[in-house]
Amino acid sequence: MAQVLVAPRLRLNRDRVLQAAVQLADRIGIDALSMRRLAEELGVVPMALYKHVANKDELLDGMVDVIVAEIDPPNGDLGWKAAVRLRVLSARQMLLRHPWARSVLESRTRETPTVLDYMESTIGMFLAGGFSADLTHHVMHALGSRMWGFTQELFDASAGPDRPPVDIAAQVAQLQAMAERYPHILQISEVATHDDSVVARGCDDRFEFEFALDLLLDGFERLRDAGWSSDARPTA
Amino acid sequence: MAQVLVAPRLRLNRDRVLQAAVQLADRIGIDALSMRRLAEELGVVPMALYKHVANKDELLDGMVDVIVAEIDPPNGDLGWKAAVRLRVLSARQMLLRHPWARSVLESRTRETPTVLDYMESTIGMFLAGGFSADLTHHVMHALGSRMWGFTQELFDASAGPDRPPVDIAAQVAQLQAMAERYPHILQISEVATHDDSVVARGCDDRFEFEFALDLLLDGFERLRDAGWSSDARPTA
DNA sequence: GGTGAAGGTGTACACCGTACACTCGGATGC
DNA sequence: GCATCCGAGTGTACGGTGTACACCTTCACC
Repeated sequence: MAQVLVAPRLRLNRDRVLQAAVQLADRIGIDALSMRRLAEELGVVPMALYKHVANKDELLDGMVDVIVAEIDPPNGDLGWKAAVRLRVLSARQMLLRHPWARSVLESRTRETPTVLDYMESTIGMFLAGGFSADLTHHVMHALGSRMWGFTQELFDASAGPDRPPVDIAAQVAQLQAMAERYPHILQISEVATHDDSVVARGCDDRFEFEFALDLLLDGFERLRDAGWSSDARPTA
Repeated sequence: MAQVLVAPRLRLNRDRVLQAAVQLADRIGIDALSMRRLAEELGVVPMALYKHVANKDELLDGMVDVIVAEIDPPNGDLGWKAAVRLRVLSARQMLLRHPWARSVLESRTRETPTVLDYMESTIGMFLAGGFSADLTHHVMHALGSRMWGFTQELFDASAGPDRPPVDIAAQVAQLQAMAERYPHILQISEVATHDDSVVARGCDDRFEFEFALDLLLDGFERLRDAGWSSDARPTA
């Protein structure tokens, strides 16, 4: 009956820590995520976290595991091409849910089981599709970070946490100035916004992503069907 | 005649700061590069740097400018394909000289003139090659970070600053353990090392890079020759 | 009911980026 | 020749970071 009125203070464990870290990063961004801030969120003193993760690096690795596990499992009913495509797009959806994930994924170098599982099953999709192990190897390299649902680009629209409100007048003046020095950049960015009156609307990210993905998938298929072999590789 | 014997203590300027920062990063790595450490290197107090760069972010932007300027200018005598290829491979050489550059390039979001110049001239190569502005736009996206001489991959061989010395016995045992859980990963990594007795020699980075690059360039060419247009794009 | 281990605490350290007020040397104007 | 001014370099300080280490508290089990 003398039930305490404060929160029952359930014990910490590794999973609670990781889940809280992911949610907190979703909310306040990865830069603001510090051990102290996370501890505060969990109503605990900073050093308490170190009973559950060895250090911040391991915390980040754990967070990667959490989000990689969110990627849909392969769909066995589809052909390799559709299956890979769907899976990669699922990874992309996960990345859109966790905007911080890209930079963390990029910075990681430790190969955790969850991550290896993801690679393992992706490789399996190519092998099942009739790709040689050799070609599959190169294909995985070619996919690169696209396998994780993103590609690195400078000036990505989602890079800045908050774009300043567009000042149309200033933007037009800036475009004018750019026209001389960067005519080509201007030319291709005009195309990107031809159907929209607002200047610099940005690209259709999903379209761009799928454009490159399909280009690669088609290329892979052509190589496979041509019986590609790396025997012709120049031994540098 | 009363020439001072200590170093003449030549004045700092923005360029000296940036050059020193690049060299220091080459030597001690980007993580160890702090304003304090850089100041020490220049024989100056930390705050002195702030007379020449606004903050650390601007320092990093300046460092990017320095290394991007190292990329070879386009060769006008070649066709678009060979010219783009050569240029991208030159960017890659620059990146190999500055191992820290990849992560810095990835983290930057500010578009400095030097960086814009590089993009401008790259875009120009496609336009000169008969690509429509529309297609060029998507092509630049598809190139992604490959334009900068790298692609993001997990477990890149160059990721760790110092791989621990290989313990062959432990490695074999680990492979044994992996064989059950990750047969596919094992399968494609065996291919990568078939001509080498040492386990886990790693991939031929240059080959992998060019494999994907050429796959894309060939794909671009096919699209151009087919008169590709994005009019068929599904309006989401 | 005692005990041992695991979980949570408190304090402390070294390092980081940088705000702010200062000193001092050298160019400029009279 | 002297005053002035300005900007490069200095010194101190603050609030933040990750985390080592010693401590205490709680709880399961014999």
